[in-house]
Amino acid sequence: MILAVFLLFLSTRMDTFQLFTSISQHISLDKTDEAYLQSILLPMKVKQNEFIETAGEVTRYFIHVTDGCLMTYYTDQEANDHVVQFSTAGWWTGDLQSFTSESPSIYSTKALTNSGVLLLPINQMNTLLDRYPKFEKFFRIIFQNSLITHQQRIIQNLSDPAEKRYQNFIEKYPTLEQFVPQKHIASYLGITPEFLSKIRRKLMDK
Amino acid sequence: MILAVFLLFLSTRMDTFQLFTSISQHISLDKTDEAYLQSILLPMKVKQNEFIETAGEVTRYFIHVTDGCLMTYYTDQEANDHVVQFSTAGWWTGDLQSFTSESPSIYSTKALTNSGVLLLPINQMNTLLDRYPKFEKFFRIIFQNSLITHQQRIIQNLSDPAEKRYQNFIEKYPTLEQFVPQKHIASYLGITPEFLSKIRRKLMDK
DNA sequence: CCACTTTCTTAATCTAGTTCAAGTCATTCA
DNA sequence: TGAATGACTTGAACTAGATTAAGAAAGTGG
Repeated sequence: MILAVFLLFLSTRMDTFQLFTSISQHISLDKTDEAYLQSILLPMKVKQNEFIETAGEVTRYFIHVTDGCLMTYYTDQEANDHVVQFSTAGWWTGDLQSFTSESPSIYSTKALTNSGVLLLPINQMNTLLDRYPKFEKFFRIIFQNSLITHQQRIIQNLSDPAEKRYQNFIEKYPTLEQFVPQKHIASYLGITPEFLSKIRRKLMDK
Repeated sequence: MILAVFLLFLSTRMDTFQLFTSISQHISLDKTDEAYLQSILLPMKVKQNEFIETAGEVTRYFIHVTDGCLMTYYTDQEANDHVVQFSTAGWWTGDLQSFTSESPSIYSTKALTNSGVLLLPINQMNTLLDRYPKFEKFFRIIFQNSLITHQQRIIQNLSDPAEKRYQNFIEKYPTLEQFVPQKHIASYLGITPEFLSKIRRKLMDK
């Protein structure tokens, strides 16, 4: 029994270890901060193709990926999926719109591989920010960096042709191509799977 | 002389009044906070077509628009401009990438009309955040909201055809069309001015 | 007030990327 | 084992939007 408790403790510690390390790069964390964070984060294993959030429902969590890969996407009226983001270990994801306005989310988030996540329930996130203001800084930095990335993606979508966008993608996320279905990458790039297939062929031939 | 000093004071107070009001919607500001902010913000008038920041140089300011309209844009290798953002009264703009990494900016920001701005020098912004941590919360919220907008724009660029994107634009920014040249709107939408012209014609005929 | 430059439009031609349809592999699962 | 399902490819026909070029309209400045 004691052993079981110890193992449980060890296992949740391991889940959060990476996260604490990454947070420490931006703000200083003492044991109290860590303990509190530990107490509100829900570690979870998700199997391939399982959903964490579903379009139509109000977002419940801000999600931190510890292991594996998630995909957040939007499904339009014609039932076409559009990938908003791939999230691998160390990334945060979640629908800030739904989060802020408590309105139903237009995005779904599911696991592309068996994955591990830490879920931060949104009300807990709010109290975290109130009680431990240093996390304001942390999330300010997270959002600021994310904003930079989003701006770059907009610019690239406007100025680069699909082939260049694809080359850019594999350069920026070299590991993703190995386990993410091409149709999702096509969606992220804003093209059809057929056209991505042609681009790949063309680049192979070179 | 006394009158002149008084008028100057009044004028800078007026510049910052709107800003203080908008900040107060997110965090509580006391007189000390306001005085400090007042002391680091540089009020400026910019004439139409004047630049505030220029691509190739490290960003010096985080910019708050009090009046008029700015445009932040990227110029690609083929010398095509791509509009990142239009900023009207109440908006913030600036290149966070250059800002964070102190690398040359790839964006330029210029005035589309005679405008008024408050410039927050980047080193002052850093000390502001250190000395008055409540501003971490303020900018966390600003960036969070901006992120939502950017995500929506990405999704729309991926899923909507140009005509719908244009309709969406005039719905979201109804006043802009009256004084922003169409070529810039076309650029923002990711199409050529010629094609925007056709879309407008088509919608007129309806 | 007239020259000059910029903005907007129109039309013809062209192309990057889509759609549709069919076929090839793998994988799954009864 | 073999039928079914999903992922990827290939090719032909098609279209949203780009390019080029030219003219009309409207600012802008001297």
